[in-house]
Amino acid sequence: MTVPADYSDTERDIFDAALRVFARDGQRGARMQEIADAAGINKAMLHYYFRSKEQLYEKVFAFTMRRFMASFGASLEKAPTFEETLRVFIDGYVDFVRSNEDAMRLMVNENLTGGSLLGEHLREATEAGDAPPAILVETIAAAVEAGEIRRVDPDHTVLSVVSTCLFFFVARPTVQVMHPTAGEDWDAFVEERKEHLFDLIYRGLSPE
Amino acid sequence: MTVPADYSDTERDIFDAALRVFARDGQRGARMQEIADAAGINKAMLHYYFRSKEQLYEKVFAFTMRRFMASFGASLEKAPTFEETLRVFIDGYVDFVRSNEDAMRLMVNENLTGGSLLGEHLREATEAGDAPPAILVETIAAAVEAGEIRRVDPDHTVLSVVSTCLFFFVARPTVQVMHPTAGEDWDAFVEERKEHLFDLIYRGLSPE
DNA sequence: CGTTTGGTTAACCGTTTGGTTGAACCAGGC
DNA sequence: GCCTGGTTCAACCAAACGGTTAACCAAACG
Repeated sequence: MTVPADYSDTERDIFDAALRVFARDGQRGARMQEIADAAGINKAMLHYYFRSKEQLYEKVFAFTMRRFMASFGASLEKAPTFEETLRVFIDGYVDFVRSNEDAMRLMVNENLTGGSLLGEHLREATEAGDAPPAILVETIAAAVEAGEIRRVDPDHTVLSVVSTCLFFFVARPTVQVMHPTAGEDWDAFVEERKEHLFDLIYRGLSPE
Repeated sequence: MTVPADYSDTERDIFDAALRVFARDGQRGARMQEIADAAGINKAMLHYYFRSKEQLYEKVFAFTMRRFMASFGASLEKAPTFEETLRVFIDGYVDFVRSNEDAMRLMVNENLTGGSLLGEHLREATEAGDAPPAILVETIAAAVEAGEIRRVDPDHTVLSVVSTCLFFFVARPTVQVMHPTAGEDWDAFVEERKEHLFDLIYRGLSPE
């Protein structure tokens, strides 16, 4: 499901390869020849299916962003307690990012270059009520009202949760050099991190 | 101090412009002509002073990374209590990143592209004891021993602090679309965020 | 069996890119 | 006045780039 469902095999190959290359090098840095090589096809096929580099990027970006936004909803299960809800969210969200690192890198790259595409797509997703962070915000606001957690600003809190779940993937090369476990067994490190993050955030939110 | 001290005026202009462009577009995406335009000089000057795109990037990256690492030490003042130490660190570190966004974007960009340069420079800085995150790690380890905070893993904790202080700058365009305050008055948002982060993390670390 | 069709390719085209060159410029010393 | 060393620039170059073309091929179709 990293690629639109109605795509042919070749289109899938192109899409996958384009995501990989765009994620690493950005829209400007990416080279059509490299995408073609990564997809194992002739360069002309890229233009046959997607016309131009710009259109290929926009297709990849739009689909990836929709999937990335939807992951908020997919990771959030309404559990009986906020404690359990938070634990499940961190677990699910980190797992999603782990198996979609390129998607995350693409989003970050777009942010670094100014993110002109971000605005419209974000608004579109928000209006569609698709699955923006809004649901997490509401969950936290509800937990505040219920007295399960302190009177925190829900927006800031969501941003903090997302930051901690995402950033160590963004800076993965640095983390792997500095943290021995991360360099040797990344998956084990990710699991360690889930626990650490839940402890830190849940305690950080607990009532006074 | 965003540029080596022994540089001429032209070299400074080039260096500043190169940092800006490399930070936005990465090593591959950046165009020499654009750097020249941004520096207000002829393209030939770039090669006169730095020989090639690669050498220009390496110079900019090496200096920026050293400065970025040093900011850990600069932000960390040994206060009487861990509470105060953490507060001052968050305040200082966030301020540093705010006034060095391009430096941060360059570091992130290098991570996204694999970060082959990161390894050596990180090791070099670590061996020189220059000012790697190690001092923050030790500060937290000491606070654990002193019973000021819970028995947390210092490495994970530092990574969490850095994540929360950095990520909202990385994703600034997204944050500004989603969070009203951030879009209207970024500086006010940053100050809000400092308080939120200190509260969240300090309480998250407090003894049981 | 001829032909149409969707997919595929190598070769090609004009433009942009990183990098070079040689001449001009502009101090300061003689 | 005229060197001289460092600096600046327009013009230039080969390679790499995004994109196009015409020919090719196998399966589908009448």
